[in-house]
Amino acid sequence: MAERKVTSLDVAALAGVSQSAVSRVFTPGASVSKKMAARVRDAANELGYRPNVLARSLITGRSRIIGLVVAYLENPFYPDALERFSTVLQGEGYHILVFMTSGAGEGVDRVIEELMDYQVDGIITASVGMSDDLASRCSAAGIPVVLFNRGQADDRLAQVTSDNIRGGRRIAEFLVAGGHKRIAHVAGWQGSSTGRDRKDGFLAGLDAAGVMPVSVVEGEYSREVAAEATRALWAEHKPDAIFVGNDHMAFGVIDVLRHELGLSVPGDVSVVGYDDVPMAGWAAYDLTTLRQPSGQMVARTVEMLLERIGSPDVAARKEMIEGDLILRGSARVPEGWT
Amino acid sequence: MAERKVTSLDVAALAGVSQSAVSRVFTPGASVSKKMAARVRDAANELGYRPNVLARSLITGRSRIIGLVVAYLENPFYPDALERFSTVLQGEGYHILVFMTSGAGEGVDRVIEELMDYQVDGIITASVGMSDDLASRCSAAGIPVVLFNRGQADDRLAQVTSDNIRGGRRIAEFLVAGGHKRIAHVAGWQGSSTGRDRKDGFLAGLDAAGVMPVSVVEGEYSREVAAEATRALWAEHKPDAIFVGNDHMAFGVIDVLRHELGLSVPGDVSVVGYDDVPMAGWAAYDLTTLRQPSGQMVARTVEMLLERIGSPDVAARKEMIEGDLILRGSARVPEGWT
DNA sequence: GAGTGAATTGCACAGGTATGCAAAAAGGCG
DNA sequence: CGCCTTTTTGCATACCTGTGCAATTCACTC
Repeated sequence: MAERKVTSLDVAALAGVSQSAVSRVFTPGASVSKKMAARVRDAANELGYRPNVLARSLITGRSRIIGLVVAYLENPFYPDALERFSTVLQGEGYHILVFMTSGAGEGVDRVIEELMDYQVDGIITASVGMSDDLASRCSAAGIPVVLFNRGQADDRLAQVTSDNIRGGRRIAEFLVAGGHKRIAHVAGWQGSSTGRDRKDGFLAGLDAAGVMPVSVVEGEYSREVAAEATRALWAEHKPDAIFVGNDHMAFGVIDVLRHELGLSVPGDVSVVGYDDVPMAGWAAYDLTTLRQPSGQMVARTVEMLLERIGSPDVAARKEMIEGDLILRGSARVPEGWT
Repeated sequence: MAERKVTSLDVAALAGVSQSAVSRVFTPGASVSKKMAARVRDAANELGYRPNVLARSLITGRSRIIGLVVAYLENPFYPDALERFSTVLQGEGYHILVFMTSGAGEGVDRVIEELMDYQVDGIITASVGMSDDLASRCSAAGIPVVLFNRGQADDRLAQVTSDNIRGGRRIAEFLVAGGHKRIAHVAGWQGSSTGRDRKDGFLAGLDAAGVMPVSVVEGEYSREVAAEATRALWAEHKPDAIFVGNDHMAFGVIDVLRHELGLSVPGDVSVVGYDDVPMAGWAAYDLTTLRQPSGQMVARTVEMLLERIGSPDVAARKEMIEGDLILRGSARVPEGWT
């Protein structure tokens, strides 16, 4: 029942040529005559032969596999990015081996070791960091790593983020210009660079305008935690504007404000998010938010990764992509705001 | 700069034993003495050795890679399933190679051929079918395939779905019992079994109650198409209830009804979806919907796949998982409905 | 047709691991 | 200690392909 796998030797035998000839026909840029190519292709088609990528990578040293580590797909920003990564990389002849890691720290390192067992050509981590020890092991093994939407000081790690500090600052300016007096922040996870940078930028922006926030609480990038924080926030401070650390939490915040507390957004409270996930444009939320241009971020990440796969001595770069504030209906727009 | 990869031979040399000994230490169930194991492990740790999965799979014939083909991640049902798949399979020592295929037909086959080049141990297709020709090639190559959330007549293909016909029928009964008189259906893509089955079950249920639908239109599982269909539907038929082929479209339908047409859901129109994605429970939509128990479906899919990887002669089964109607606030609930 | 250079082909080996088989070591028993 | 059984170890090979090298063929020119 279980048929034997058809190998290049079988094709060679049928076509009456050597195995190397078959290999060359399937290796772009190798030296083969038209006649030979035709004969081999005919034989290959007849037998249904396709080169074994694993055996090939054993000898070339490249697997054409990219490892992608991602913590959670609940926030729609990441499925969106995953879909883009997969499409772009497929176009370049690479494929994605996905590793989920619940939680940060410990688990991430174990998962990346498993990844290296597969001889991946490169690693992309979405919203996760890694230990210094592991970073140096990757670098020693010649496996380039790019952090997507996450910053880390280590020089061996490349990274692509948006300018989160500037984004946070811009949102502060926007809310202040809108005449809000009681401004609060439901921050992203403070264990992440994005969460810290957005908060720092936001507070710096408020400070520059001489405004003190009424409250800053942690939302941990979790919808539930953010929702709970919102209840407490309202009970205690009655803010008239909330900057939420990402869209995913912002939806939870809006739901609590509208449907539990019976408030109007933006009538009673303005809400601003961060990311501009597709859902932010849906009428139910119509969320004003700072866009992270995920298409550009993905494209740049892949470029950097492939460049370093091609020439391993290229230094790891850290890049920021600029994003705009997208004005929608969840926050009062200052008059004359451009 | 680029250090040489450390192999089992290096470890063997350092430990003063043969390469086969090293191999046996890293092969569960092989015959090794405690002393030998200890010496080898010490040497391996010192050099940072880990077995090369690709070389291993070349000889064992198993790659411990599962190919996952998925059409689009926009519908949150699929990221959710992907996350579950990855977690469950990681627990079993497998990993997922992801392939996106935009659109159906042509592209799917090409993608699955690429997948087979990686010598995957099994294939899961989420919301995608495949050609008969390719199905027989997979079966000939001994690669088990399980269709997730998609049915196809082919006997060589296993599949896991929910009981979509029964689900559709149940929704019909629910809407009729609710006293709705002008019932419409925005159907899922009719090229898919789920789209057809839900529609057929729904129409059969209406028919059994002696009710004619005022309109049945195609939504193609696209938010935009469904939204457009809703505008036309309202203009022409003014339905008082709409069954939408999945939750993802239902959100678009509700947005149009509420925010473009100024209608009340469920006051003017009841809306029922299908899937029960996490978002369906969010207050903004609070969607009544038929749950597809994705945890169970994923678990069953993996079980079937692993079983067939273990013993290739097991016949492909077709399974249905039952799901409940989840009552929420987007549709009028009949009095005394259980 | 001989001679030249270029293009094509085959040979042999390498890449890192698992495993059957035979040899060696260890253990048990009288 | 000698014999036999069981366990452990090493040797050699196979898995499937890509590629350097040498041999062969081809295409031209004089």
